[in-house]
Amino acid sequence: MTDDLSSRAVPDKPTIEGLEETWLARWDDERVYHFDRSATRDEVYSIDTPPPTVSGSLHIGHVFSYTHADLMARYQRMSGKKVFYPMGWDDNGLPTERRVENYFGVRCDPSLPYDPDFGVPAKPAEQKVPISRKNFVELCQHLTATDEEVFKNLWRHLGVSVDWTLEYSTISPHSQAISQRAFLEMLARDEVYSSVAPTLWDVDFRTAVSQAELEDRERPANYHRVAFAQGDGSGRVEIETTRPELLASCVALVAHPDDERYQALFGTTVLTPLFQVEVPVVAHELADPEKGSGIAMICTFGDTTDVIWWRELSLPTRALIGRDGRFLPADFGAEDWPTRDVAAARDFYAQLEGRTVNQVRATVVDALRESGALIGELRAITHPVKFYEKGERPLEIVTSRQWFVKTLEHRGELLARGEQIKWHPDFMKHRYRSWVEGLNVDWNISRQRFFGVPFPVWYRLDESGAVDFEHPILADATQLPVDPSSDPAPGFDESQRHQPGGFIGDPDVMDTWATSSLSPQIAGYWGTDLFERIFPMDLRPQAHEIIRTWLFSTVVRSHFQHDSLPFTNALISGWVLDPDRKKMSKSVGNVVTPMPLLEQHGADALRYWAASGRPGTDTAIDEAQMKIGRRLAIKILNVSKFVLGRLEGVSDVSVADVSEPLDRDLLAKLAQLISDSTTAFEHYDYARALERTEGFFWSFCDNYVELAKSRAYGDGRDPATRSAHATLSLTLATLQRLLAPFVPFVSEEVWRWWHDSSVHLAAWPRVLELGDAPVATGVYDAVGDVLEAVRREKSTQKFSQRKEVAELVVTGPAEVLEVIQSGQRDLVDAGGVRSVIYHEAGEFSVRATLVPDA
RNA sequence: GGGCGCUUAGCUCAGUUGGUUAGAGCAGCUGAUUUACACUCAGCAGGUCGGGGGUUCGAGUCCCUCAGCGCCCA
Repeated sequence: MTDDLSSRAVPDKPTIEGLEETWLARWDDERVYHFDRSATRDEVYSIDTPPPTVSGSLHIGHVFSYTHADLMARYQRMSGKKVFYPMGWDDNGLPTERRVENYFGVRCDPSLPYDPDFGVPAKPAEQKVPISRKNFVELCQHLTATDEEVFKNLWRHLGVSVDWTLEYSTISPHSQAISQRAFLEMLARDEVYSSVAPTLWDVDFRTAVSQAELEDRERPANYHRVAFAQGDGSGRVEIETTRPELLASCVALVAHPDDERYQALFGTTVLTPLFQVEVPVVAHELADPEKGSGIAMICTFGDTTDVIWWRELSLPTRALIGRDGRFLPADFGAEDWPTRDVAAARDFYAQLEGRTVNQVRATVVDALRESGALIGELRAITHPVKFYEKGERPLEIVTSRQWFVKTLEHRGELLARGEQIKWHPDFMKHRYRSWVEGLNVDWNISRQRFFGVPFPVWYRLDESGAVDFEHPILADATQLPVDPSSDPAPGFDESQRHQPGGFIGDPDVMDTWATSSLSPQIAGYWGTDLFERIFPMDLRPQAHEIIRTWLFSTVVRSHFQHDSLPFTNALISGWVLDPDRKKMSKSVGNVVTPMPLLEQHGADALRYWAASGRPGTDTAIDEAQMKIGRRLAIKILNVSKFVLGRLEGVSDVSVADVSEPLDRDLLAKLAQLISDSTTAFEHYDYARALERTEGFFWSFCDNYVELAKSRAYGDGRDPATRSAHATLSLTLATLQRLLAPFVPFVSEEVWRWWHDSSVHLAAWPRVLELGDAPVATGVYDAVGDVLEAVRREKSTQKFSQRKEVAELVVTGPAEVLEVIQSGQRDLVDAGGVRSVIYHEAGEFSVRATLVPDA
């Protein structure tokens, strides 16, 4: 080390109060975390930072996970890498829309014209005020800008070493342009298509949702046993269904091909009750003989199994449920709606049209009972029902036009990509694999919403006004981003919108994951030289609940676009549980927000807690752990003050001055610590690095510093004193750097007492700094054992540790005694020992005779 | 139904390829106390490593099995 020891500035009373404000400002001024854009790919460590959803407040889980990423960023930066560490905000999408609706008391009505004078409402209206799409989007932008400031403030206070000049948001024009470009390129490569298909649909949000956004919830339901007359009049077939309201859309009955009860029925027809529609009885192995009566009705569509049956058995479509969740018109008697009794079917259906699912169910069940088709009592069950993860009502299946990314036909390649990722911890790869193996529909990327990236396509209208979806008009790639709902299609004039012979814009926006899956391209400015310097990214840090969404979709996009992985390493954080180890949730009301903890315990302390959570391990909020982190920070201040105080007036000590056996042994142990900590970080095991460093640090404070204390007070010309000075200096400089990723504020403070530039730009400690291969001799531990025995004797006799030892008898093997003897000077100083006697014997023991009271 | 993880001291967790008497921190208990630190220091106590079986000279660690908790996928 070539420290300028004359420029030390150690405060009289060091304190951790105020360190955060001081160093945040200095780091900004000195551009400590600034990314060097001239760096080449091999010099760079790039991080694909998760852009948090901007829809309210940050969660303690964010603090946990982002700290883990920051630990790696800081380690890599000190190791000499140019760290590309951006921060993004995922502000487009439904969560933002919901927040805006509630926050301002508005709702979007795309049919309304833009009101340029519409201001930001001071407080939400009682009734939600309908506003135009453009006004709505403006409110979304307004609110996300405010939220992002709050988020940014929190990250900064946590000490996340982001380069804030690399900030991005997924709704920005830049992100929209990247997203639209990537879409157009996928379209050109035939990786995306639009089609009219049965789609999982949330009737409250009035949008399609994708498989990745589904969750099963156990819901109570009733089995209704319903009798169908056989088509030839020979008898009845009894089915069981939980959704009798869909009876009018029944297109077949289905049973398992091996089910002996129904062999005779396969190939025959039955008549639906009430509607008298003749439908076939078919066989399919997905029919579960154990469920209900083993024979079920297939409706278009009651659930996803209906869709599979419908597709694989080529059944007709008789859709009943509209986008608003209400029953659509059904033209009984027309070609698509055959029935043996047109009048009765029409008459009854007239009571159902326009009603909700629950209303229709009640009406149908009453009619079935009255007609005698409902057999026995309802049978209550609970069964899993598909919900949109953010929704409150079960999903319906609605046929609509959607854009899909072809994932199914690339399943094998995508599984292979998952194997190529270095997962931390390794077992998280199973989450990815089981998700990809379970895919059963292509990735639906269109949402019938407003605040998102529009599809950069328009459609021609023919002379009759019919839409030609098969030949979309594509945006000019040099003109992105575009908004087809306000920009006219290329070659058309705005006046031709909605006119026969004119055009319409695609009304939908993209799924938020369709844009955030391009985070490397967005943050890295795909198409510029920067992108080549940072891609593929080195690290994707994230939480495990978004493996199937963000991680998977990023892999898909990168595989298609670049034929590569988007990142090399995936660092997956666990859950943060509440103090009682329960999962936090809004409904339970045990969600912990980070800001109060940050203010109470300090950033270093909160980071210390987060760093103790190993990758992939669920970790409970533990304020006791935060207090220990705070204690560590204070100890770092005090021991640094003390050591630097001992080094006052000392200059030019180096590893060559380390001559004492005790000191040399300490450096050998320090070398091992450097090696262990470095290896742990290289394996993304920051928690182990912390544990080892912390253990060494406390031992250094309580044992080495005590042992070397009096020697360090000696004459600077004495080699033993110089050895102590050099050891203290080297060890302190090493420990401050090893601790810097974990407790960046206090580490920076104590480092700057004797260095001119940031510890966060200092070189990560290397074993070579400690001279040529220090060899562990065991002096430190052996002397420590004797000292411990002396302390025990004093403690047992309830004396002060300052009580002197009249005679110390150390018994043990010759080689052990020799080792202890080499550290005797420090031992007698630290232990207050007047005389030491060595006895050679097999067993190690220590006997201390204290000086009697005067 | 398939898969993954966890189960070690009162609590939170380490324990690497099997190798002395299973470790740490916190909490508890007993003490100490003037200059780096009361946001301190020392010491003590506390575990048949979830149950059962097996492999081995030797198992917290490897294998089988059972149980409980949590999660992922269907």
